[in-house]
Order: sequence, then C-alpha cells, then structure tokens
Amino acid sequence: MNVRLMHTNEKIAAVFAATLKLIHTNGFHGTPMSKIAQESDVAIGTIYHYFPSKDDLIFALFKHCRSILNDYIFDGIKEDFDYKASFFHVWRNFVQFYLENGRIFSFFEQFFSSPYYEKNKAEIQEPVGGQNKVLDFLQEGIDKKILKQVNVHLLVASYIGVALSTVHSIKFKDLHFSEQNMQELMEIIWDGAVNRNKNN
Amino acid sequence: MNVRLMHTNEKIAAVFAATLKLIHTNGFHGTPMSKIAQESDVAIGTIYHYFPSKDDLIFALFKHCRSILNDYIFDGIKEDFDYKASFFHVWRNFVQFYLENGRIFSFFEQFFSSPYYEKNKAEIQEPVGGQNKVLDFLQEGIDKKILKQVNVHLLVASYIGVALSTVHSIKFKDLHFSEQNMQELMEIIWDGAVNRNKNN
DNA sequence: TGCAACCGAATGAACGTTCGATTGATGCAC
DNA sequence: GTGCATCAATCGAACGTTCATTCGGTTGCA
Repeated sequence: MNVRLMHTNEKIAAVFAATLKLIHTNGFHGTPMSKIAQESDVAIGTIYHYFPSKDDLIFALFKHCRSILNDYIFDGIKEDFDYKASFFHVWRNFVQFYLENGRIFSFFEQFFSSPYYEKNKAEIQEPVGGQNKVLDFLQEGIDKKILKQVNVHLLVASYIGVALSTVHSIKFKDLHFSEQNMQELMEIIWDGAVNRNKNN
Repeated sequence: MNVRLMHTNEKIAAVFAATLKLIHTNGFHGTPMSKIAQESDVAIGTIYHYFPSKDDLIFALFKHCRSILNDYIFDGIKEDFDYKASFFHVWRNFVQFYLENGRIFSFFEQFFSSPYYEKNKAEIQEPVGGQNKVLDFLQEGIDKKILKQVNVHLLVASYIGVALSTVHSIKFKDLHFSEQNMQELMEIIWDGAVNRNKNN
C-alpha cells in the first residue's frame, strides 16, 4: 500500500506540476487536458481516474498550492520577535513566496480573477492566500493598540494589497527586487498601519 | 459619414457592452464569439468585419476601457486642492470607478492576469489602469518632498495595490463601502507614503 | 456602379469527457 | 501454494460538442 500510495502521489504530483507550468505559460485558456497529459506523462484516462473533471483538477490544485503558501508565510518567526519584526517578517515571506513560486502566483491570479472562484467561493472558506491567518495576526496588533484602531479588513487590504502589487511590479519589471526596496516598502505599510496616537 | 460612423459606433458599442457583460458573468472561458453576437444583436460576420480576430476584439475593448478609466480618475480636481486633497481625491476616484464599473474591474483583472497581457505588454505601453498618470502625480509629491524620498514605483505599488485589494474586498463582501472606511484607508496610505522628516 | 456594412450557415480544428481493455496487486478458498 | 475473483490503476482511441473563423451573398448609401 505504501508503494502504491507513493506511485499515486507521483502521478498526481506530475499532473499538478504540468498543470501549473502550462497555466503559467499558456494561461487557463491554453491548457487543455490533452496537453496536461502530454506534459505530465500521465494518460488522460488516468487523470480522469483521480479527478472527475477539469474543474475538479483545478480546484484540487488550488487547495494544494494554498496549503504550501500557508505553511510558508508564518515560517521562521522567532520567539524573541516583537510585533513589528513579525509584521515585517510575514510580509516579506509573503512576497518572497510568490517571487520564488512564479507559477503559483500566476495560477492564483488567474484563479481568483476567474468567475470560477466567485462560484465556488462558499466552498473555499479561507480567502486569498492564508489571509485568515494574516487577519488574526493583524487583529492581534489592533487589540494590542499597536496598529490603528480600525476594521481589520482595512489593514488586511493594505497589507496584502501592497504585497501583491509589489510582486506584480517586480514580475513586470517596473520594480526590481532589492533589500532596500523591500525595506522601504515595509516601512510604508508599517507607517500606514501603525497607531500614531500611541508611540511604540 | 457622420451617420455611418454613428451606426458603426453603435454596433461596436453593443459588441463591447456584450463582451464586457459576458466576461464578467462567464469569464474569458465562457465567452465565445457566438454568444457575443447573440447578446449584442450583431452578426458574427459583422464583428469580424471590425475585428480581425477575437484577440483583436479583446485588445480593442481593453484600450477602450482604459481610456474611460483615465478620463475618470483625474476628473473633478479643483484648482484650490492642495497635494493631500488631490492624493485623496484621485485614490477615491480610482476605487469608485471600479465599484461603479464592476464589469470593467472583472475584465481588467482577468485581462492582466492572463498571459495575453504578458505577451502584448510591449504594445500596451501604459501599465495598469492609468498608472502612468498616477506615476507622474506621485513623482510630483516626491519632488516636492511631500512624499517619502523613495523610488516612485514603491509608492505606485502601494497606492494602486491598496485600491485594487480594497475593491476586491468590497466585491467579495469582506468589507463594505462606507465613507468612514474609505477615509481610514486613505489615511493608512497617506501615513505610509508621506515624508515624515518634513511635517506638512 | 462600387464599396463598405452587414449577415449567418458552413467548416474544420480543438476541446472535455467516455469507455472498453490491460495490468498487477490483494485476498480468499481449497 | 495454487487457482481464482476482485478491483484500483493505467491507458489512449473515439465521441460528440463547441469553438473561432471563413465566405458567399445581400443591402443601401455615395
């Protein structure tokens, strides 16, 4: 059973990898099942053995990628980090993840902007890329009076919004990734989010 | 000729409107030329009379929508506005435009996240939604030492990024549009962007 | 008369999905 | 330990549908 399961996983992993690659380069459009089969070296019949339909495949791939992202962004937070250090660290991880996983970024962008997402939103529960963990983290900052005393979703929109458009800018060469740029961006968000009625 | 041009415009306008509507509800995927023809009451042959291919139609629609956006966001700036007031005003217009034109927002999101955009980026010149006018405006703030002395693209990413994710949050019901929320968001961006070494 | 605007049935390619066949591992009966 | 039944995993040709695009024809203004 162990061997069989591994084998299974290899097939599925190959299908996921091929789908991600094809969607990244050709888009949702230019990614027919036939090409996924070809690219992954898994027969079409086999893909349909695991996924009832193309939509189910895409959906499963989404969940798979999201869990990878979730594992990544809160990784490496040290006990001795104060809130600001964690604020910077998570944001940086978020940007770094997407830069290192351009195919996932591409896939997410397309997934979230398709009506496909809109239709299955109820089932997806968690919003964009680990945002509810982010939401909890930002709520903590509000509760501790470190961040502005506003609706947490305003801060989420700022925190995530700037990260996403930063990755976008880097991807399309308007901006280049450098330590200084990241530092300055984090300061922009921090200065915007921080509670100015209480110095910390 | 005037009449003919008007007639032409009516057909094209109907095609544009139908395409926008279909892409909004069914996505890039579920928008075949046949349905565009049906929805717009323009024969397929006629559409192909004006646009050599479906890609050309999408491309033309994109340029059309972008010019509408550009006209909109810098509208209503009064002579007596100081920089901060303009900063707020433009951002608000930006958000408001997308909220009032949900179909265009949908279309842009899908357009920019498709490899279609990536491939034609060179021809598009102007980046996302009037960003170069925005870029000039933010550069002005840097030059006047009102905004942080950083690469202007960092500020563009913040300014636009927060606006887009705000619209997204409102669209997907995480956030509701209210005067207070908009005010607080603008303050978040302003506090982040402003040059804190020089009080103004 | 010429030409741009307009039409929609027809075409051929491409797509998602199905299905019957094959393989090999597992478990049960004897 | 041998024979047999079962079943998940695998395969890819074939199917029916849907798509972007073409083209031959009509209309009506200049």
